[in-house]
Amino acid sequence: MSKLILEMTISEENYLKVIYHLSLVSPKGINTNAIAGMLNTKASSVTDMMKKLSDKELVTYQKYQGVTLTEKGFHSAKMIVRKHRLWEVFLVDKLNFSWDEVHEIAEELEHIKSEVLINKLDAFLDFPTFDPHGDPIPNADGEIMKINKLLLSDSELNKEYQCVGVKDSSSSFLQYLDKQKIALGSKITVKEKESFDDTLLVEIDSREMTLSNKIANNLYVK
Amino acid sequence: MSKLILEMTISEENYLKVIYHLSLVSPKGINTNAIAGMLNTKASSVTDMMKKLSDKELVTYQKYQGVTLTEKGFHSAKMIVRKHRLWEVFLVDKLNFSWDEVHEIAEELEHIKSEVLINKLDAFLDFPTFDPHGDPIPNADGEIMKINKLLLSDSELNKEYQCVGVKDSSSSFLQYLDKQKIALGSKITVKEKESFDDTLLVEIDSREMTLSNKIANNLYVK
DNA sequence: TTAAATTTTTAGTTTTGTCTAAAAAAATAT
DNA sequence: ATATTTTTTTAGACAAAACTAAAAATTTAA
Repeated sequence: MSKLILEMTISEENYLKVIYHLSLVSPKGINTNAIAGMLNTKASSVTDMMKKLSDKELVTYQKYQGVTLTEKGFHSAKMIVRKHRLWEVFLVDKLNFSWDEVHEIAEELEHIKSEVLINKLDAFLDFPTFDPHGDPIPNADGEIMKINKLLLSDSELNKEYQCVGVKDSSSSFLQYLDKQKIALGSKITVKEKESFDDTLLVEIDSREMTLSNKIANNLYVK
Repeated sequence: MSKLILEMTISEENYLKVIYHLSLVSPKGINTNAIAGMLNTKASSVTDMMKKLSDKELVTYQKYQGVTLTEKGFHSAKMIVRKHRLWEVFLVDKLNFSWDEVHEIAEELEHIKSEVLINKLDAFLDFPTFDPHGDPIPNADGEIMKINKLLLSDSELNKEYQCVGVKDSSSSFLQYLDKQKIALGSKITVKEKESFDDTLLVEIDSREMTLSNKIANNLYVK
């Protein structure tokens, strides 16, 4: 893997990151409309940018065939994600932000260029492997720790799980979890599942409560 | 003072900061060439930008007459300087960067927009009043602590001073000081001044050494 | 106090990243 | 299998921030 640091604009980095996230969900070519949707831009703008990223060998792009990351693009994208998630840890652990306030600020901080900076930040934070939302933080080599998480909605009845992440990390969902005192690390057991609407009766840290299907579909447990 | 947060581009912020620094040295109107020199750009580009900043009421600008900061522009500039210097403290005190490595990274970090972020960072750092180079950090209201510092070259013979800052903060100068074990807080007494070339014989923290006029002209003491 | 030199501004381009509208290709439906 | 719909790309424009070259204003010098 080339250690070359590429000069990328903020815009290029944002495209790369979105392609990375989309490619984790659908491993085939990513279409321009999907990218445009994530970036609040237009498909025509995406086409322009794909030509540029293709020239830089960060993606492979053929008209009408969608786009995939090259090895180089994949690595670069992981480094951006690494920065984003490390800054989120900093904001929550050191500056006492709550987990629903950090995303936007990290969106800016992730574009600060120094590699030394991010490695020193990593050390300062004691090399965390997960961010405040339970998402894994790539290490300096781009390696990502995997855990066998599943959605609460797919969990077995009467088996104790631990809450390890969120799928939806919108502040409204995160604030809902705060209000219900559900946090990463909470112990969760599904006692009953209502077959009509998939509402769950659960025990969370010894408190009984009901959770809607929408909640269960956005909470990861292991 | 309006609390309005202005949307400024990075470029606009950089111009504003340069005008601020220049206006501290020469209190009359700042000319376009001086600004261009500091930003490695051309006078014609400066003219264009002055029109933009003038429209936003951050500077008062009249063709051929130079430019001055408005109250609003002055406050905005101080907030950028505040961010720059707080990030420098963070980099040195928390991430163990040395004082000659932080300027460029802080040049990027100073453009991160969140006001909450900078105030939380300020608290995390225990509300420092000076940055690693001895420059004062404006507080959240823009107030700046003043100290009666003078250049070592203007100090009196046989009087003990304390090193409190640098005028030149280039990494070559800072590295020279590191090599000579001269740091902020060092005690300095000028024992003799060579009239031919203004070289100084000094005692620094109980060690005798000679310092050239160029060094003495860039070291602040009090 | 004119003339020469310097500084500053204007006019016209360029690059980056975006947009709209229209054309082309691919996917879907009858 | 062809027609319709959807997706994607092209073409042409625009705004921001820069540049170069030329014009205008100011300053300096004779």
